[in-house]
Amino acid sequence: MRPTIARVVLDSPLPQLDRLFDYAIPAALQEAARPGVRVRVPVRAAGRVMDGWIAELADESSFAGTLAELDAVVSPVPVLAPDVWALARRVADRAAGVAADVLRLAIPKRQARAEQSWLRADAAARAEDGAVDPGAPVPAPRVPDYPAELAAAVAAGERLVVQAIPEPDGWVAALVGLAEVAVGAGRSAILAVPDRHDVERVTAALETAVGADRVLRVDADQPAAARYRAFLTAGARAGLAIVGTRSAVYAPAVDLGLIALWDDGDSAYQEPLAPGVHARDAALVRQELAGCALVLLAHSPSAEAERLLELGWCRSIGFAARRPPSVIPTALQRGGDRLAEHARIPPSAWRAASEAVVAGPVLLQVARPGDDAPSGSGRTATELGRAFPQARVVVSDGAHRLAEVGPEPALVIATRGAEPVAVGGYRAILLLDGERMLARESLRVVEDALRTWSNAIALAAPGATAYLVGVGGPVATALARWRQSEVVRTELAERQALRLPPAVRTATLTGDPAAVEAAVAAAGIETTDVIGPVAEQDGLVRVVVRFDYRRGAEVAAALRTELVRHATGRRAARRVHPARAPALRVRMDDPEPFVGERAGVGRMER
DNA sequence: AGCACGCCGACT
DNA sequence: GTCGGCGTGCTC
Repeated sequence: MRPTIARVVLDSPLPQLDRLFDYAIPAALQEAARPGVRVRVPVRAAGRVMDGWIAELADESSFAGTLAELDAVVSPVPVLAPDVWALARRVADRAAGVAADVLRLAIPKRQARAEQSWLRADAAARAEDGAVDPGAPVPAPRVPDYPAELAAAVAAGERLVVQAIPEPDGWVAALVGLAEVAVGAGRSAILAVPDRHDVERVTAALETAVGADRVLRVDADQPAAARYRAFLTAGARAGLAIVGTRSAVYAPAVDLGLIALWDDGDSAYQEPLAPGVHARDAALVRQELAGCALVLLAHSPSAEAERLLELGWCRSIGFAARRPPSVIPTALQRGGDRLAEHARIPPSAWRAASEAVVAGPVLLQVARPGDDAPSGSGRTATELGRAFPQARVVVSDGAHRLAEVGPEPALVIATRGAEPVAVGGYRAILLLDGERMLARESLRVVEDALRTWSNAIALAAPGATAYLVGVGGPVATALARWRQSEVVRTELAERQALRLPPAVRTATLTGDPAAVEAAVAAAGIETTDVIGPVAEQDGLVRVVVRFDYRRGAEVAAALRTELVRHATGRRAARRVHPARAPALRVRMDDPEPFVGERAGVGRMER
């Protein structure tokens, strides 16, 4: 006897609909109504049919009324795996958000034609000899350039903070080695990277290492049909290396053995769509649910990674037997340069660049793109083109990004994060505008600067020197010794003293003054932990509240109750403001909670 | 969201 | 008397 009831999660952003609804399964849909399939169901009070997914099947319902029947099964393919449903529920609860919003990141838009062709190919593969060829086992006793304990820890499902190898594509090699441990054991690995350029690098390296049939790209920068096919394949085969950007952490991996994030401090991991969950946080939740290994791989740890280390939640493993890169902070140099320390490019760095550029590419990292700023990439290019008439000048910035440059002599001017990889490495690296980078108004300036400088320095050729201009103090010392975590640890200690994230969690509440005040009270926040209110447009206010991690579940649940209350009852509060802003908006763990929406940060889209 | 139920002012 | 205003509640 098959279960007769389908418990359905509705595809709706409304918080009041964010729970399971029971539907009777009509006889005609008995076969098709499997867990995970997309369905259409009547929602009487809304006067229409809505789409949703069968989260689970059941034999009985606790609903008192008469159950409505499923209207249709949209497709026979189960697109919502039970573990992904559990993940979406937990992630949404933690963020006081709606599970269906998380599922929009986890499940790409259905492509009917792609689905048909995928089903035919899948059936053909099964018919061939009953199973998909698992291929030759990949031996992976260790991750190259790391102590043997790293591979053992990944195989054992540990949580790790790993320092990347400081050489061009060293992090790619590390990520590939980590993936091989999982894939070699017949399990799947999710590898998340900040952007599509990284996806391409990692995919190419993995295809060489484990074979193209074991590598899957799941990022949104491919045609919708290809993306949907990759999504279906990820959910159907074990032993795959799944590569993508932030939403890859929700991929439906079969027998997940590892989730690895490269450079988790990169702001690209912050999801702009509601409920605005950082991929690192989703990965941490998934690691707990799946019991798989978790690796945060970076040259310079994020404050969050450092916190996890301090808690003992993660263990730290570094690369083995490598000399740290040669870094010279010019502000700490003795000699003639002291007089010239306010020059944009100090004489020693200038000399090194002009000598190195004869042999190969030299990297100049600048603060911002364009010709308008005094230190923009365009203006720098013009200046240097004049100064080095014999060298080719190449510019790479956010708008015109270059992935790679050759080994031939060139001056490569790049904004931070847009540095091309040089074949064979850069012969010299000049990190300019250091002061400007540290002058940014952000909670994360120090860790960001360390991270982007470290990433640039790692592009150096063996034996080449990087010059850090205009920065002294602990940051310069840490880079010169390649001990970034010392500074990040100090940063974290300061944030603990000041009760700032990530030492505490935050919730940003925006809306009607009365609604915000009620939400603060409902969440049981101490007055000393309420920052604001700050007046926003249209008579709205914003407050940031902070709370300890241990109170997270409780605070999120209370805020969610408030959101539901405002979404249903008391519409009068909404009509007071003609701008149609909801009475209350909640954003948990905004990465820049004190910058404000007017600066364009922290706004979430549906 | 969007529909139905419910309790007060102008109407045949 | 009762028609319909929209404020309030609910969605299996």
